Amino acid sequence: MRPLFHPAVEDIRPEAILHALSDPDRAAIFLKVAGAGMVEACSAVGTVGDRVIPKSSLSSHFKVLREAGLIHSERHGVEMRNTVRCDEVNARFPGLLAAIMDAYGRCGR
Amino acid sequence: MRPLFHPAVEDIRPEAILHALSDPDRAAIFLKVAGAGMVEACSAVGTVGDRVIPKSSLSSHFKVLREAGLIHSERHGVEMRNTVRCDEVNARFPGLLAAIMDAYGRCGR
DNA sequence: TCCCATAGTTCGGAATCTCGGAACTAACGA
DNA sequence: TCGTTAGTTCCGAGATTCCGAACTATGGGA
Repeated sequence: MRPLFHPAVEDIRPEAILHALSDPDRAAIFLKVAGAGMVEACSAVGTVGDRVIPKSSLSSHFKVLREAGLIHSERHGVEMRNTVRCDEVNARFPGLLAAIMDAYGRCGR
Repeated sequence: MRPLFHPAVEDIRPEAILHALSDPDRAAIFLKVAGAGMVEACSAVGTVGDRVIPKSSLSSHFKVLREAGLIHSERHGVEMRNTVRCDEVNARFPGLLAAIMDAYGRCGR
């Protein structure tokens, strides 16, 4: 289990953020983590809508979000604590996250 | 050559926009069309940075942008006139396009 | 009218990405 | 030490992407 990679703020790329959030499941996961302030990955997220997300898929979704610079993951005992990096992302790309989440918010959900 | 498909404003989906613009080449193309107000596809775009984009790739990039609802394409004689649909997209997802293009702008480009 | 040139689309195959089940690893508790 | 829980890695099947080659549509001569 190799150590988790987190990009530095200045290495966060717009295309990585857009790609990460262009998947509605990942956007929903990101929203859950943001809403909870801090969430344990698999156990707490587990489903999106009424669909169960297999944990291998969940794991890779978290990886994409992490490597895009959107969340920070830290192992705490047996579980993973995930926190959003909104402040850092907002500092680098002001208004981007808000606009994206607002767009998803307007569109059904 | 089947007729070009353009989604109605209310059918434009955030994930499609994010996916379309998560490719830096496509974002650059969109920016060129937006900057020119109206641009002929292949002949006018042709390259991104110093790389030449093959016309089959260009064609599919335009298709992705079009089907995401970001541009409108209309055949005019032998060439294609492309216009951005910023007003419509802005009406549906206020601030989204501006935030995305601003993010790319801050990041080298 | 026929042919050519130009602008774009479609086709097809190789390379890359994605999904998810199965097996594996890490950390804790009894 | 063994079992349980949480998450990662591996890998095969299917979906996407890329780009050259072939094709189609339109307009302009001769």
